[in-house]
Amino acid sequence: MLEVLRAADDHPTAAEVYERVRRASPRIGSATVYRTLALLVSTGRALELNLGDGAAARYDANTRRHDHAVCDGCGRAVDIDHPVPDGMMAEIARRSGFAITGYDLQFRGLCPDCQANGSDPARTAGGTGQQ
Amino acid sequence: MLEVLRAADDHPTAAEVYERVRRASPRIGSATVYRTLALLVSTGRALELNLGDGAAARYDANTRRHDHAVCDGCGRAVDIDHPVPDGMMAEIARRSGFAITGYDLQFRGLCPDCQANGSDPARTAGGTGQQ
DNA sequence: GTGATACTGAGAGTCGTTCTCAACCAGCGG
DNA sequence: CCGCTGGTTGAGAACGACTCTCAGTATCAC
Ligand SMILES: [Mn+2]
Ligand SMILES: [Mn+2]
Ligand SMILES: [Zn+2]
Ligand SMILES: [Zn+2]
Repeated sequence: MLEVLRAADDHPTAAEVYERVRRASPRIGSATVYRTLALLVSTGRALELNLGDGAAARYDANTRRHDHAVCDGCGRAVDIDHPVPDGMMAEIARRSGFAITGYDLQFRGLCPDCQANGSDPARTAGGTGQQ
Repeated sequence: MLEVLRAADDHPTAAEVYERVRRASPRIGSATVYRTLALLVSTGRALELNLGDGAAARYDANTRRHDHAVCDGCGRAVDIDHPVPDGMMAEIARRSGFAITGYDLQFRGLCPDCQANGSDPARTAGGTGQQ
């Protein structure tokens, strides 16, 4: 299960993880996948990502803190490594009175592929519009 | 409906909007609330917020671009007005190859109330843990 | 009034996720 | 070996947040 996640370069949803794990262990049930993903997340071996569209959570074996750019065309999410400066966090904390422990940041736009393929391509082509 | 949203200083979910609208128009159905919220969002008169927990979408009559700090204790979301510098956006665009059109940013932490009330207070006290 | 048109609320359906529970499996003492 | 016990599992039910469908109703044009 962790292997599947580590082998994934995309950011699979639970359903996609299920599908992939099933290739190795066809008898597994989705409840187990959800349970195991929750365990991996709670023990810090994976991240659960909510990419701000209302869509299903994604899972990420890359537990370094990092952000994502999400394609509005095809749903692809790529890693962005560019931390917000600490000074900004401190400033926010000061102005809001919150004790800030972290942040979630995702950029939206079109990935190179979707820029190339005109207006609404990947969402209508191929699959579900989410990868 | 827009009035209800404009009067709200919190960031209500569709269910909360429904509940409030119902006080003035008890015969309204939730389908109409969802339909109307979608209309307000698509015509730019309200924002739909996905605050990165897996929870229900929030709605916001404040359509200026702004971010939020979300309390891990009680779920409260307060406005943060502190734009990410354009230079950073450009840098991300350059490095990722994405055509970046915007971003979603939310800070997480504890609001002043929840800091005051010890460890796990507001989530167990009072209501549902979401406001 | 009468008919076309748009809007509404109730309820069914969908999707992602969690819960429940009986079957199963490991380890362990006998 | 063998029955017991406690943890895991998978199937399916349940759940929450939406979205869809459809018949009923309000609105307007004549
Ligand atoms: Mn990632
Ligand atoms: Mn706001
Ligand atoms: Zn794309
Ligand atoms: Zn709080």
